[in-house]
This record gives sequence, C-alpha cells and structure tokens, in this order.
Amino acid sequence: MSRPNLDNRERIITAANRLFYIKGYNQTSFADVANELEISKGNLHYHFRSKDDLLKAIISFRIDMVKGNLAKWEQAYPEPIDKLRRFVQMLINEEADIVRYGCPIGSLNMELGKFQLELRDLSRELFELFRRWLEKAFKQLGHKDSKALSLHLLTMAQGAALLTYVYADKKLLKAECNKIINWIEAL
Amino acid sequence: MSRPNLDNRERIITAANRLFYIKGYNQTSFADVANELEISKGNLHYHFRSKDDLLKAIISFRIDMVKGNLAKWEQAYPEPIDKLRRFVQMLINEEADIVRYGCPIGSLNMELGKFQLELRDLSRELFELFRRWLEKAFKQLGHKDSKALSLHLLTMAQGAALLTYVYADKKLLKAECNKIINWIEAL
DNA sequence: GTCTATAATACGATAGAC
DNA sequence: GTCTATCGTATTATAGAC
Repeated sequence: MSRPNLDNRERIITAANRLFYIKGYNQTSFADVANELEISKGNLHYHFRSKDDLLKAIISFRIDMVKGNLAKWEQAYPEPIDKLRRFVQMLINEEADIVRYGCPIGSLNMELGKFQLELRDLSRELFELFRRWLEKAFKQLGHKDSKALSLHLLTMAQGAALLTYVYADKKLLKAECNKIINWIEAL
Repeated sequence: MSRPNLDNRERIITAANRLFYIKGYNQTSFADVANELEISKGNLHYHFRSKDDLLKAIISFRIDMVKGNLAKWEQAYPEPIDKLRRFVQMLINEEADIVRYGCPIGSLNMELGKFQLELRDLSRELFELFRRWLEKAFKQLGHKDSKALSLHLLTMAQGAALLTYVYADKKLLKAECNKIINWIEAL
C-alpha cells in the first residue's frame, strides 16, 4: 500500500470504497475486501459489525469527501460561473473511471434504491450536497429558478456519465460536457 | 395470473423480467421467481439451465419488446418530429415505474457492466435500438449530426430517469421532459 | 414437464485464542 | 486488535422419482 501508516479501519474504508465502486456493493464480499488488504475477515468484522454497517461508513466517507472538495472549490472559485465550470470539469477529470465504472454516486444510488430503502436518504445526500452548492451558484448569477437549474445540471451530468459508461466512449463524455458548458454560458 | 394459458417458460420470462427490474438481477434469486409463480425451483432449472441463461433470455425478451414498440411507432408516426415526441412520451407514460424503480434499460446496463462483461454488448443493444431509430428521425429532419443528437437525447432521457428515481419525484420527470420537448422543437 | 431432495459452494456473522 | 475456526443460511445447480 502507498500509505502504510493508516490504521486498518481507515484502510478498510479506502479499499471497500473503491471495491463498492468498481464491483458494486452486492458483488463485493467481506472476503474481497479482506483479500485486497491481506487481513482476515474476523478483523474486518471487528471494525464493522455488519456489511450494512460498512456501507453506512462508506457513504459517510464519501459525503465527507464531497464536502471537502466543495469547500476547496468554494475558496478557489469565487465567481459563481467558475463554480459551475468546475463541476463540469470534475467529469472530465474522472474520465477514465467513468468510462469503466460509471458515476460512483449515480451507480450507488441506483443499486441501493432497489433493496436498501433505509439508506436511500443517506445516499441521496451525495446528490443534495452538489445540488445545493450548484443552486447557490445559479442564484448568485441572478437566476430565480436556481433549484430547477441545479437539478437540470445534475440530470445532464448523470446522463452523460451513464451513456459514457454504457458505450465505454470517452469522446461521448467530452461532447456532452461541451454541450453542458455551452448551456451554462448561454444562460 | 391474468394470462393463465401461457406455458411456464413464457410465464417465467414475464415474472423474471419484472423482478429483475424491480429488485435488480443480483437481488433476485431463483427462489424469488419460483415463489412468484408458485412453481418449483427444479422446474425453473428445466427451462433455464443457469441464472446466466435466464438473464440472456430476459435481455432478448426486452430487445424483442423494444423492436415491437418501435415498429408500431414507425407505423403510427410518419412524421419524424412525432417520432421524437413519442420517445419522450414513453418516459411520461412510464412515470410510476421510473419513480419507483428507475429506467429498466439504464439500471440493467449499470448493474451488468460491473460484473458481466460478456453481456454488456447484448444489454447495450437495448440502447442502440432506440438510438438508431432516433438517429434516423433526426436525419429525416435534415440534421447532419444526427448520431450526436440521438446520443444527446438518450443522455437527457437517462439523466431525467435517474434523478426522478433518486428523488422519487414525478414532477422532476415532467419538468425534464418539457425541457427535452422544447429542445427538440427548437432544433 | 414438474416435483422433491440434496449436493456444493459462498456469504455474513460469531466465538474464542493470542 | 488480529487471527483461526466454525456456525447458520441462502443460493445456484443437479439427480432422480413421478
């Protein structure tokens, strides 16, 4: 591992987060996570009593990551239009992963909604963090329908990520992101 | 059942198709399907040797359904712009299911891509059927970038379905469909 | 074609030694 | 905190009677 000083709990979260994204939650077993880190399943159960428990920790971990990124962007991009541009840039930056595994937030929400009804609210918060931040930027640009605009931007981003993944075509992502940027600047 | 004269193979396909949509493929067991139809698991295995086999049959079943619908629309809507409108209308018609379970094509592609690499081509064909049909309509309207337009329309539709599902909000679907219709008519 | 019974495996979870 | 060993269960799949 690149960060050997992490304690196991953090290492488990890091590894499980990646595996849940790449393989999906249902297709990832405790054995998979344990093998990845070369620790025992019993150790895993010491840190997380159940798989449900681990999932909750992963979602919370992702929520914290998103909050952290948004806080950085808030500092780095004072202009609201640059905030919107930065959101789209995220898709470009994550191109390689999106092509192979889709959007981590969209795919998790899709998967959980079909069986984990209690966790839908928590995973939806990943969308809401971005949406509220985007809504604020639209509002600062003087738009009255800023909430609808934020939802529309998320819609286009999710659609772009899904189609890019299905067709495994990075050109598709680039083309859709250009359309989104044009839409933002034409508003 | 509403159609008691169907033989078991067809009844299995109908039931499994619905369960794979509602619960997801990985969360649907042979026992689930058998219980739904009140038949034995052994009977199920007589008609489909493996779960993989059943999945292939379901995808083929869906492909045939889409082909059938497109053939009907081809007859009913000679004007290309009406073809595009009809595609969007499909989302409105399926509102209740989309709110609860998402888009059947999008969610299946998302789920399969994460572990069933061999079946990605087959499930992608569900997108391609719609895309080629839409591309033809755009072409008839005189657009040179008809392929890009077809992909963009699919992108917006998938994004709308996903957000509608995540927020469980039918108003969101309606709003996004209106935006899509406006985009089509403004082209 | 449909059933019951059962094999074989994988998984989530627990107990107890260290 | 980490390990090994094991339990209980669910799941896919097969065998054989009817």
